Parts: sequence; structure tokens; C-alpha cells
Amino acid sequence: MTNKELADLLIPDVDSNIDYYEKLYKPRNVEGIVTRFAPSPTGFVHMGSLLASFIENKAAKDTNGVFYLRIEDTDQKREVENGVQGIIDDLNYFNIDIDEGVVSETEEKGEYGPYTQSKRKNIYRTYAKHLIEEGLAYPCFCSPEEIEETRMIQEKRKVRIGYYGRFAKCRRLTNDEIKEMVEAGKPYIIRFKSHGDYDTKIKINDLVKGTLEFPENDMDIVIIKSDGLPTYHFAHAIDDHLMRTTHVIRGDEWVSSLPLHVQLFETLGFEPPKYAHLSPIMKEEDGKKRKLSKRKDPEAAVSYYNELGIPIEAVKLYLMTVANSNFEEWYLKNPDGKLEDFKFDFKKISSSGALFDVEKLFNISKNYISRLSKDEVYDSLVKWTATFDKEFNEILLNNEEYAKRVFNIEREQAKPRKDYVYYSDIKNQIWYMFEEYFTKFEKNYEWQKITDITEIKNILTTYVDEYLDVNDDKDTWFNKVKQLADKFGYASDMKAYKENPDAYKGNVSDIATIIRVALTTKSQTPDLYEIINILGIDRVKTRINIIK
RNA sequence: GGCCCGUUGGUGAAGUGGCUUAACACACAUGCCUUUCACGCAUGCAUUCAUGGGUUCAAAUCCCGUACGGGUCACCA
Repeated sequence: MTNKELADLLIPDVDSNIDYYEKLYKPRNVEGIVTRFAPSPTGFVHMGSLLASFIENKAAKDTNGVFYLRIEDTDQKREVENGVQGIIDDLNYFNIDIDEGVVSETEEKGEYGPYTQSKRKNIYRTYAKHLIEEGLAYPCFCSPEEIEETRMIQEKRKVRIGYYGRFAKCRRLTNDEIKEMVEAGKPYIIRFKSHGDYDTKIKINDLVKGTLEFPENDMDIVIIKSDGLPTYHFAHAIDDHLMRTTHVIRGDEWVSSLPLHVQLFETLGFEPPKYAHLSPIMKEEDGKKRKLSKRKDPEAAVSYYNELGIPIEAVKLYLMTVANSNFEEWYLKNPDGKLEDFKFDFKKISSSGALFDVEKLFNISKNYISRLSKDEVYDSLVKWTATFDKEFNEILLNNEEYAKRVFNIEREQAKPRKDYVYYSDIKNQIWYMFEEYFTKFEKNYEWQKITDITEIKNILTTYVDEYLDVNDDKDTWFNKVKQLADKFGYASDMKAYKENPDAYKGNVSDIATIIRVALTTKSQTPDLYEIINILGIDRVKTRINIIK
């Protein structure tokens, strides 16, 4: 029985015409690099893969290349309902544009499809059949129990575990023996026949890790599973070749299979792509580093940032600092620079796992929001509250101009105020500016040094009766606060106060604080003068009158 | 256990043989400014680059050992 006949027996459903596919998927006519994001359809993207997709997209964009989305759904056990849509939604949320590939649960675009592996079954089988004809692949009838048995023997004898060399039983079967077993109905899978030598060392270059040295692969790994679908390794070689991927960027859990992958490309006659293996994002827990886990760590899910209301731009800025450590410095020098203007560099990717620094992300977010215009803050907040705080959303919509005035306090200046870390934080900072909340919320007046309520009332009513005038400019207003201070025995001159604090009951700041707390209940707020002006005379009076 | 990789401050890191008395950023601390807070400004925060040895006139940077950490060893990706 010839190999050709064997191939027909084993894989009867397709022919072995690989030229058809080589011609169908022509080499791309692009100068830039071609990258892909290739997740399993698990329904969402977590921080690590978001970083990967971000880098893949950036690398392609920087060079006018192509970034495509491929769905790796060869494991039916992993299947999640609407799993593809979830991934696309997360990518869209972060504006990571897909040039090509899967664009929705049912649609694809591009010339190199299908981009969903389960739809490429025939392609893989064609190549597998071709390998069988060439004597480079063979069927394996070993049961899981038999494999387990060999593994135990190998462990006992302290030799390398795996299906290789003399342990590769089915490799030695003759074509006629195979025919007999197939006809007897014995189930089989297809294995790759490795011609590697474990004692030979090979060097493989990785764009992130540098030159890596491994023993050559000699494992006869399975390429077609019993369900007829390919394993990751086989699909990787076929797809990335046929889709003409130039740069494979993926997690570094794959580095150890690099010798296998390179061998697969070589024996299939494909030119291997360039590889960039990314270290996982780590998290520190109990003094130990571990991989950020989507099960244990809420911050691993991208939805976490959405709920918190961190601007997507801020998340991307953070991802960029993680991806390329020199970005931060660049951004400092080019504060108005866009992410697109920064050239991504593979060499600048950290080769060891970075700790996920939420504090830093928050800091970036805070700075980012502080540089937004009042209109941008308003629009973003309206958008965010529309899904996460309906009540606040309505208040904002009904008071657009007013809300913008509030957001603008200490904003349009060289060094704007930085107190909104994320959108969900804004209400906590300025709720008292909205009458709806001020009347509704329980009021905890944070009086500071002066706590005697009679004194407080006295000062406040005097302020309203004798000094309050919303038409005052800032200096006039503050001078009046000083006069008020003097009147009650508080120093209006800070220097004089510091020289002789015992001569006074306190100083202007104590008086300002009383007014501040009376109007807002809080001891820490943005500029008081502006608050008074925005609140307006009536509300100032009402708020002062209700103090008891 | 085998095979790979890594280890610079509380954190992210720059650094690839002399320019390093180790950049920058976050965090933290103190002080100044100030009507509060924030901002801003100033100062402090690794005598040392996991550790032991070696090469060299010279090492965080090169070599070897050790420790610790990570990855991988599926008909999962």
C-alpha cells in the first residue's frame, strides 16, 4: 500500500492539493508588518490579551501593515455562547480597529479567510493529507490509557516525557498494518513525524527575548485530533503562513513550543514568521508575584475599567507605558502628543513580567481627565452615567450649562486641578453643587477648628448680611472675607498671625473654612469664590440659613 | 524532574565594559507657597544593581556556580 493510498484511506474527505491554497492566498502586497490577534472565543478580553492586541495593532499601524482578528475555536469544550461578539466588543470599546478578519459574530472581511478556524477544517486536512503522502505524518491508534502508561514508564526511568523516538509506537506501523486497523474501525489521530534530533541545538531569534537556544524538537505531536480539527500548533503554522502573517506576537507561554513551530514551518516548506513573545502581566499578592488572573482579579477584566469610568485613552496610555518603557518619557516631552505619533519598538518591550500597577493607571487617568476641556468632561460623563448612574445622568442633562461651569472650576489654567481620578469619582467630588443631591443627601458638616455652632452662626449671618455680593471680583471678595475675619478677632494677615498666633482666635483660613463647609459640608473643595458664584446668592443664603 | 527564560529602590523602569557619586516616572515623607484641598516648588528616599566566584586597568553591564521567581512538558489554546 502506497502513502498515497494510505492518505486517501485516512483522510478521504479532501484531496491533497495544497497548491490550490498557495495560489488562493497570494503573498500580500503590503510593505508593513502583518499581525494578528488570535483569541479563543471565551467571550471577553482580559488585560494581558488586551495588551497583546494593542501591541499587534500598534505595530501594524505604525508600518502601514495589516492587523487582523482570527478566532481560534478548535476546542469545542471551550466554546462560549456569543464568545466572539464579546471579544469584538471589548476591542471596539478600546478603539482597537480590525483591518481584516472576524468583524462580528457572523461576518468576516478580507481576502485571506475564513478567519475562524472551525471553518478552515478542509484546509488543515488538505495539508495533513499532503504530509501523510510525503511520509511526514502518520496515524496514531494509542489510547489515552496507553499514552498515560508510557508517561509513567518514562517518569520511572527518568527519561523525557512524550511521544518521540522509540516511544512513538505507531510510528513503526507499516501501511498495511494501518490499513487493517482502520478497517477494523480503530479510532486514530494524526501525528507529525518529527525528524528532529534532541541532541542538536538550534537558535531561534525572538524580537523580545533575543536569541534563544533550544534542543531541536523530536516530539511527534498530534496535528489532527479525533474530532478532525487541528491542534493549535498545526493551525498556527497553516494559518499564519496562508494568511501571510509576518509577525506573530503572543504570550510567552508559547516560547517552549518554538522549536516545534519552527520545525513545522520548515517541513511544510513555509517561511517562518518573526516572533515576539510577551511576558505576562503580573500581580503581587502576599509578597509574591503571580500572573494576573481573570478569575481572581477583577482588574484583569476590561469591563472593570469601563465600570470605574477610566477614559479609554488613559488605559491605552498606560498600556503603551507597559509595552514600551521609553513611552513615558516621550509623553512627558510631548504632552500633547498622540499615541499614533509615538513609534513602537519591539526592542523596548520588557522581557520580564511587569507588575500591573493600578496606582499608575489611576495617576495617568487623573492627569488625562485634568487636561480635558469642560465640554469633553461633560460629554464623557454623560456617556458614562447613561449606563452606570441614570439619576446623575438626568441631572447632568437637565443642567448642561451649569454642570459645565462646575467642571470648569480651576480647569482652564496652565496647571489644571486634578481631582477626578475616573468618571465614577466625579459625583463624590461635586455632588453638593447640585441642589437635588444637596437637599436629598444626609449632611455631615466637616467643621474644622471652629466648632462652636453659635460662633459659626454669628460669623455666617454677618457674612451674608454685610459682605456677600456675588458681583464682587475675586480680590474684593477675599478682602471682604478678611474684613469679616478681623471683625470677629481672627487674623486677616497670615504673617501677623504666624508671628503671634496667641493674639488671635484664629485666622482667615478658619473663616473661609466655615463658609466652605456651610455651603458644601466638606472641608476640601475646589476654589470657594467660584463655588459661591456658581451657586448664586439665593442658594448661598438658603444653605447658610439651614445651619443649626 | 527535564528544557527554556528572568532577577536593578515600595512600584514601573533607563542602562549592553569607563560619560553612573545608577536617568526618568508613580508612590511615600518633609518643608515652602496658599482661603481648604489639589496644583506647583524644594528636598529626601538603591553607598548599589539576587548571591558567591572569575575575566579586566575598569563590570549593573562579559563568563561560571548557587538561590529565588516565571513558563512549559495534553487529542487546551
